[in-house]
Amino acid sequence: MSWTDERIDTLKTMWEAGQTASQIAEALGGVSRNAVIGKAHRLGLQSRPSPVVSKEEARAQVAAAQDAASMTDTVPEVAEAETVVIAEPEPVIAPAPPPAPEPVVDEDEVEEEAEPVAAAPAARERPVESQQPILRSVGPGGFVRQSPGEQQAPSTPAPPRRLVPARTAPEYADKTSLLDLSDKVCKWPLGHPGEPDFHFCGEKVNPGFPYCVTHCGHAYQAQLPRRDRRAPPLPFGGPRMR
DNA sequence: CCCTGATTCGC
DNA sequence: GCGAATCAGG
Repeated sequence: MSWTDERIDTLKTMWEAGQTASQIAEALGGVSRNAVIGKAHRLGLQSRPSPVVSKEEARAQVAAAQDAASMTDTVPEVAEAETVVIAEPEPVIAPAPPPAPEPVVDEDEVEEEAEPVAAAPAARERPVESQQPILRSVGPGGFVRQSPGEQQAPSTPAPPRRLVPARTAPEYADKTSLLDLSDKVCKWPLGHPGEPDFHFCGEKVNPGFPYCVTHCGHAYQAQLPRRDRRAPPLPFGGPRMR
């Protein structure tokens, strides 16, 4: 198999979509993941976070992270490992976790729990569990405020969604709004934040879960072994034909 | 062991 | 340019 324009385009698209080299190789057929990686590099596709980080790079990254923590107005570039001059390993002054302000709403898992709705392929890879309870307050648009100690340089642009007043308009008064959430009602979001009719399911919860029985069925699904998983449909409808 | 991406180097 | 072999971390 050779690298035709179509195959290169598929490689680019899938690589940029975050598919692993193995997945790309399987999708293309006739090539190994090594071939995919090699080609990706030759194409100049920027490296995605590799599980392999050399000791030097790790130190550089730690330093960069420290910079990011203290200087929130600059975005540190990941420097070349060869040329980087490692800054003095200044002692990490761990900011004491500041007491979270009194939550406006006794609800701290709305945002995280809402994620499974967006069925992006990256999301399916992530286990539902990995979250630690952090006390946060909820802002007027339903966004979760960061405590000062958690602040970090944003790695991705903020979602381009309009903020909307938490107090919804009267015509949606019967819908379950952010302020109506409690441990007793299903927190499954319907629609998207910022849309005028955004609301929550509001059904009686499946006891012990944040969702009703129906939405628990959506939120919690058995993870199939990787081998048995069908290649996820590409979010962009497959390789672009040009 | 499995997986991952990066790199090297003979072809 | 290509990709198997190898490396190294999770």
